[in-house]
Amino acid sequence: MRLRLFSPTFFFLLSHSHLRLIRRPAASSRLYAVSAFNPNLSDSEQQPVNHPNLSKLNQASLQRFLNSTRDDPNLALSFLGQLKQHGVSPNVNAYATLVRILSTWGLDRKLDSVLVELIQNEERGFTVMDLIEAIKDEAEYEVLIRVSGALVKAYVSLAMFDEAIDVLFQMKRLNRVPSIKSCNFLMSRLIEFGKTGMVVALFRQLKQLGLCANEYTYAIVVKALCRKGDMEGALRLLLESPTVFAYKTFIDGLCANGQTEKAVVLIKGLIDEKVLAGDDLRTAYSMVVRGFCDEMKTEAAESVVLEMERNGFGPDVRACSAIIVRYCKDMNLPEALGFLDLMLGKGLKLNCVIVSSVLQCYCKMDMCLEAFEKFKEFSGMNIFLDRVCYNVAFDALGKLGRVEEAVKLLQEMMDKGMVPDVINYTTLIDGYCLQGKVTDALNLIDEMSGNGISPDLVTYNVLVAGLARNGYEEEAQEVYKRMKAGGLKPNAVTHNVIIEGLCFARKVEVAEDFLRRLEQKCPDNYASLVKGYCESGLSKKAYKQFVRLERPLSKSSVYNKLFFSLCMEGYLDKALDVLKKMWAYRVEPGRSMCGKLIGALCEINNVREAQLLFDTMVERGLIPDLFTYTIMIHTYCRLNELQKADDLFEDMKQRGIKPDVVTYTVLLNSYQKLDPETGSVQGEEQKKRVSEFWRKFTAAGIGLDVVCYTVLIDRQCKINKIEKATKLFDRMIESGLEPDMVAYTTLLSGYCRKGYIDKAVALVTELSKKDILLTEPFGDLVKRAALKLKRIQQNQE
DNA sequence: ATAGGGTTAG
Repeated sequence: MRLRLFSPTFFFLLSHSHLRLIRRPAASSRLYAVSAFNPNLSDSEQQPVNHPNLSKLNQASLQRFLNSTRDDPNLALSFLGQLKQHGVSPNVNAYATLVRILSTWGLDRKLDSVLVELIQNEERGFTVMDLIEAIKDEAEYEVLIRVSGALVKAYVSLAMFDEAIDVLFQMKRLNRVPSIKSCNFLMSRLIEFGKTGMVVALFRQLKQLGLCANEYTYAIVVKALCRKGDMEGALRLLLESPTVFAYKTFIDGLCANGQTEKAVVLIKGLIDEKVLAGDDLRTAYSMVVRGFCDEMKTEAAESVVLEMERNGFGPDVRACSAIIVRYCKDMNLPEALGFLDLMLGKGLKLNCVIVSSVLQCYCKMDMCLEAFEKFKEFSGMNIFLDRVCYNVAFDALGKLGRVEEAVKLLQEMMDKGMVPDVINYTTLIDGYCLQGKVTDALNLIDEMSGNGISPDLVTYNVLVAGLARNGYEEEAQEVYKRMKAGGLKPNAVTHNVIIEGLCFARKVEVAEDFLRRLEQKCPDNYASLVKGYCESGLSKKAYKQFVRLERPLSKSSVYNKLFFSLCMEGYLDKALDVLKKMWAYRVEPGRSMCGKLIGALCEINNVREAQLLFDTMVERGLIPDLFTYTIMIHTYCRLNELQKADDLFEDMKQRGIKPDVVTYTVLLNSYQKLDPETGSVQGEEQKKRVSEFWRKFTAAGIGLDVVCYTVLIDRQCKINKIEKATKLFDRMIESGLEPDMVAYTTLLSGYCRKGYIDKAVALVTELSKKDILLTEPFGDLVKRAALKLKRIQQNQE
């Protein structure tokens, strides 16, 4: 294709010779431009007084020139471009000519972009209908239909649906029938925008417009009905025009509406009737796979893949992607990778959707380093990685505190010809904010705007959160104002991140003030304040705010935050109150919360309150877990209420909760304690219990750990069986366990107490040889033991 | 013109 540019000389001639077009500085040119070329506008005061016929003359010559480009549409186009560069705006007839030329030449995409630009230019000085009228008079039927179709498309691409529909009805007014193609296009986009009702309404009016629905139209309307959830209506329409296309749309609709099982039945029937086969069948199958994945029925999805295999289909990318994406969303990385591996073995080709999902799964599981490593691995594998994959890598690097590398990666991405989008920039801005580099974040905002991408609501939320969190309160307020001024309406998230961010930066009063002044407050904002208080160590204040609300918190995660903050700061009564309020509000607190509080109560030996909560849990159907049982048992043991400990132990076994090494250690330790009064072994009954525990313990096949060995060694030392103690210690080392400080101390003090000086010395020597492994406290221990030894030896002398 | 993935609100 040839693109001829007009030299500045051309325009110079145009403006200063007989045509007398006026060149103006671009800044002040707009109004002038219209009036100079549009004879319909009577704004004579803007025209030079001594050239009354200028506009007419100009228009005519322009027209003449455009007409002469009839055989060269590119020439016509670049003429238009040059005109605009010189601040000249052509009138309706000029546009009509241009549009006619492009349309007769079939340059649809060029036509589209000219029309889009025209629609967006609010100072064009004529209406779009004027254009149609101007074309109607001269162009043949075909061209008008084509132009109207292009107009519909242009409006649709600008999401101006009412105007697009208006074009269709204007055609009816002109007794022309618009193309069904453009109508289908309009309908498809309407669906994308969720305007399914408009699709159905338009479909009913097709006949009025003189249009005849084709098979695509039916499929599209079936889709619209499915989206609306009107499966019966969709089915009725489908049966009016049962094409393979429409069937596939309907099948997809069933899958999207949680009726995948029905889709499976339908497919079976269609196979029998030989309607579905080959690639169509493959498509239908993968839709079903996706449906099952959405319904969280991964096994069913996998079995469909197997059925596809039986029918001779190799591993389908879409189907396999859907399954892997499902596993990744569930953060089930092993299954995701396992399935991926299996399918790769069967010939599946990796694609960027699978890659990005797997990478994101790593990120979500807090394995950002692995995510980035994997990204690099995939980069070297000759698979196309798109900007979504890159984005996950940006995110991972940002969370690792390595934004600079992410920015370099952005350059690499652009070098490969990809254009970054809002999300890419937003991710990087977030990365900068996470590192507190707000200046860089702000610079990036400028850079993206310079590249023609305007920050969206999420971008602003990220930025404003970063500013607030890092203590830049004024800048945060400034950006907040700027986004409002720019026509972006802040949402609840915006307010929440500001409130939480300011609290995080310990600017609690500023946050309170911000919330107070907020015009549109929502319950969410108060939940954020509660969270913010917790964040800055003000759990009592958070609690007060929560009580003052007198209603459930809108964000359930805040309960956790509030509750655990209260526990951490020791306000157990308030924590308990939060639990009770949760029950009152019918928000299930869950096992971990109750367990946490029981643990905290036990720690301060308030076993009575702990038991009450324990009972409440059970009453409400929450079975305490192994941890909670063990903590309770331990506490009862410590308080010497062995019977209660024993009861709990039986109770947990009855519930099918298997005691572990910790539980047994706790029990053994307390049952084998010596009588504090006499210093001798306690009664026969207890001895029996000890051996009983020991028998069950070993029978359960639970491996002993260092703590458990230590307890046993301690016991042997106390009842004077030093050989047995030594043997236990050796056995512990043989079984591959590394004795810790407590284990050494226990044995050592046993030796010392009972006067086995030689053994003690040997042990200390052994210990000192291990000096590499000795940490500070360990060293102290050796020193203390040596001192103790010395004292004992001195005493003996 | 029939189907997937990514950013904030830890």
